[in-house]
Parts: sequence; C-alpha cells; structure tokens
Amino acid sequence: MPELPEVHTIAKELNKKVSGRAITDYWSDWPKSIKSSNTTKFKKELIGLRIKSVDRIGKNIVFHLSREKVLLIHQKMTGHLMVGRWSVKKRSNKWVVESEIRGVFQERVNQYIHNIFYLDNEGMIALSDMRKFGKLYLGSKKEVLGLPEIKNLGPDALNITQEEFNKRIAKKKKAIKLTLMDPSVVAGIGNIYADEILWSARVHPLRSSNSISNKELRKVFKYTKEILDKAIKLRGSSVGDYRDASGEKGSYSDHMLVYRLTGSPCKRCATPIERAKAGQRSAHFCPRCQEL
DNA sequence: TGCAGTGTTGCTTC
DNA sequence: CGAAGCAACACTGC
Repeated sequence: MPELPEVHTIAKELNKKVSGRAITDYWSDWPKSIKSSNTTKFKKELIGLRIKSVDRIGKNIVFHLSREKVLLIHQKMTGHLMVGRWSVKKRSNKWVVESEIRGVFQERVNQYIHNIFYLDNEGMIALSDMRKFGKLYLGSKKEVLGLPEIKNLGPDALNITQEEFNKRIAKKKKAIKLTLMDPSVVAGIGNIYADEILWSARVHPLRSSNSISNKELRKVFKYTKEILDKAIKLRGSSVGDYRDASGEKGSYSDHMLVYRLTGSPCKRCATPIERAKAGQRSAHFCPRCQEL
C-alpha cells in the first residue's frame, strides 16, 4: 500500500480536483469493500452529497461531505484512488472497466478498478485495488472517528514531537521496525519507510524498542521527518502498481537506499544488504552499519 | 508446480 | 495488558 507520503499525495490532489463536486452515482463489482452498510444503503446515502474537502488521517483518505457526512477510504496494500473517466460494461456476465485515453475508452487497462464514484462534472473517482483489501466507510463524523482504525491511531508521523515519539517507542518491547510500523504508536510509517529510516539512523531493525538510546531515538526521529518530507516532495514511491491520483508514478522509489535491495552493496560501506524477518514482514538492513 | 513473499491492520489467541 | 499469528486477495518469482 501506499504509506504516508503516497496517501498524502493522493489526498492533496483529490482535494484540489474534486472539492465542490457532488456525487451523482456509485458503481462497484466488489460489495465487500463497503464496511459501513450494504451496497444499496451505502449508495442511497451517498448519492447527492457534495464533497467539501479531502484530507487524510494516518493512511486513511477522508472525504468531508455535505450534511456532516464523512466517507473514509483505506487503500490498504494495493489500493489507489484516481481521478479520470471510465466506462463500465457487462460482458458475458463479467464487468469490464475501460479507461478513457485521448477521448477513447480502451479495454483491459483497468482490470483492478472495483469502485467508481461519479461526479456532477462528468468526472469520476475510481479505486483501483488489485488485492481488494481496500475499505470504504460512510457515516457521520462521530461514527467515522469512532472506528477502531481512527480511534486507535497514534499521533501522525509528520506532527509527532520528539518527546512523544521517544516515550511511545520506549514503552514497547518488540522489534523497533515493528514499533515504527505500528499505527497505534505513530501513524503513517509502513514497511518501505521503516527500512529507509532505520538504515539512515543506523539502527538495526530487530533491536528491541526499549533498548534504543536517546541519541539513537533522536536520529530515528530526525530521519522519520526528513525521509517522509522528501518522499512527499517526490510524490511518493511507486512499488508495484502504485500511482498518484492522476495516474503518475511517484519517484521516491529511485531514491530508496535499502528497501528490497538484498545483496546490493550498502550505499555507505558497500557491505551487502541483508534481509531478516520482523514478525511476518521482511526488514532490509546493512549488517555493518546497523549493529544488533 | 507449489509456495513464499508483497504496500496494511483488525481480530483472535496465548 | 502486550505480543504474535492470521486473515482478507491476486499476482510474481524462485
């Protein structure tokens, strides 16, 4: 999935492109995406509402709608929202989504679009999501803020203070990599950026969180901010089929220093990068720069 | 061919 | 309470 920089990029772009628009229709061939009610009710409640603004909470995209309603979208692993135009047809009992390219709708380009929101200016917002983990919730502000994925969220990685950061990390005993990725500790850091941050800070991903010195925590904090800021400037990373809301790739991927670089020489000391397991996730690190 | 691995996180189990 | 493992799903690469 998109991590903080990718979600941030998409939310900002959506805010610019769809604020002020009303939602006129909704289509989906994967009703399981909707978590707040069934498709019929969701559609009935959604149609007619106007998008006031779009922002994010952690990795969730938040559409602030008229009548104090909120549409929350979590893109999970492979989801990405896009603004454009598509045509949906049923062919031998299967839905086919065609993209508009230079005024012509072409088949087989968007086989992963499972949700489309139609707008009152002929535009559309689509959720492309290969693995179909993406989730949609529609509700009042209060209902949405009460969802566990919002309520349990720690401070945002871009806003957290050094003090709070240290305190929250020192409380945990699990691997620092897992703590950085734990949304209830700090919101926004995922697998890619956790590896990048720890490499820059020279902290081994499997060190237990409560063993990290204050001096090291200062570096982890500093690189968290620096790396996320830089990634936002570059419009995120494109791993797999991630694209921003206009369908463009993010370019931070070209700047990655350890993520998925197992066996390549460390950019600092040329020692081959290794891969280890932290929980069910893999961690990439330099065994020389990042001592256990 | 089969299976481990892939951007997330809530839930279950211990 | 915390930590660990699993599930949701489709696809890739060894």
